[in-house]
Amino acid sequence: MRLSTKGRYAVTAMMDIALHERVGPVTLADISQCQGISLSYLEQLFAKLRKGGLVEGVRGPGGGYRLARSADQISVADIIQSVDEKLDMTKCGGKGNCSQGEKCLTHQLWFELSCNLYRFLSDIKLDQYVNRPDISELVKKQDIQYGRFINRPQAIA
Amino acid sequence: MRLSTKGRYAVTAMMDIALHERVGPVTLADISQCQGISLSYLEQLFAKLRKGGLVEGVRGPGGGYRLARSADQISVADIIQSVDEKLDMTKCGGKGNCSQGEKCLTHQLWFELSCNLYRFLSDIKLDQYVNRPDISELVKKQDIQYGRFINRPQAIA
DNA sequence: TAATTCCTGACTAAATTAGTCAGGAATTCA
DNA sequence: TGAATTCCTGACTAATTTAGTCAGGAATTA
Repeated sequence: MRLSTKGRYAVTAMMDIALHERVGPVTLADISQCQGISLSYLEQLFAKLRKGGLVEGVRGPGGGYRLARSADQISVADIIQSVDEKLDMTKCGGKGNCSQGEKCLTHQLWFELSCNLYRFLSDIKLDQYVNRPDISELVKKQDIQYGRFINRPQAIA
Repeated sequence: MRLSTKGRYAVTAMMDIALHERVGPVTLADISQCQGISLSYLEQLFAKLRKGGLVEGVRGPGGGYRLARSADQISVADIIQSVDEKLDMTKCGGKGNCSQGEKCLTHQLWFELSCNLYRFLSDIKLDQYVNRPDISELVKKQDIQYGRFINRPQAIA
């Protein structure tokens, strides 16, 4: 499993969408501005997230991206896996042929580490953060600061 | 926290040393050959592991590297931290000034993730693998295959 | 029709990872 | 003493990944 800033970008963007789920689709332009990620880079990441079945794109004015399934069904592991490709940390991809057809010395270690890490990251679902009052507070502040959703009635209700 | 192949190299090398602790110091040349890591790259990594206080170098013939403290006191987290520098996954380095002086939306998530991940990786100590029969079996095989330690009496005993 | 937004692919730049090279310093052992 | 061994250092290059740019097309709304 690779755990890098790329995955962080993806999770950050997904969080932003999850936190505005009831407002409607969120544009990449908004995410780009508020979270400080380049628009074109986001487009690359979202191509993968879409292929991974985590988000749906909605074209045209008022469009954007929304979650393809509910926030309690999307884990951090899902997101990182979608953009980073591999989840496995073994050299051999879990096949056990890392050292001349046999398992290498550290095969066991990486295999177990991968399993545990995966289990751990899949337990963290997006909705865990969406439902926290301290986070909701923060979103509201930021939305006002950036003047987001001022033309969407749902945002006020 | 960055979790990449660099850290895997380092942990693999450290495992090799831990598994031969009672034989004596292990040379980087041996590790390079058996684990398939370039010698010069290993030298770079071990410069950091030494600075991190995880290994001690022994110069001259019969020298090599040995653990600076016992295997049950060295965790995977220690090793990865030594070569990868950072352990923290927040953008701001834990300071909470990620978004114009305030915490960004995902600060909490990364902070908690970092804490949990660190706790998890520090629970895995080298000796957990050293004391496993299936691993010991593997080492023996590999050592014979590569003709390691044939000139060291301790290796036979 | 015009504006908005996703969507795609090709390209470039920066950073990190991986590996190379040349040589010096400490130690062992003959 | 001297030769072999091994750590140790720093500068350099190559490959890969990450990040960002650019140009344009497709679907949708109004």
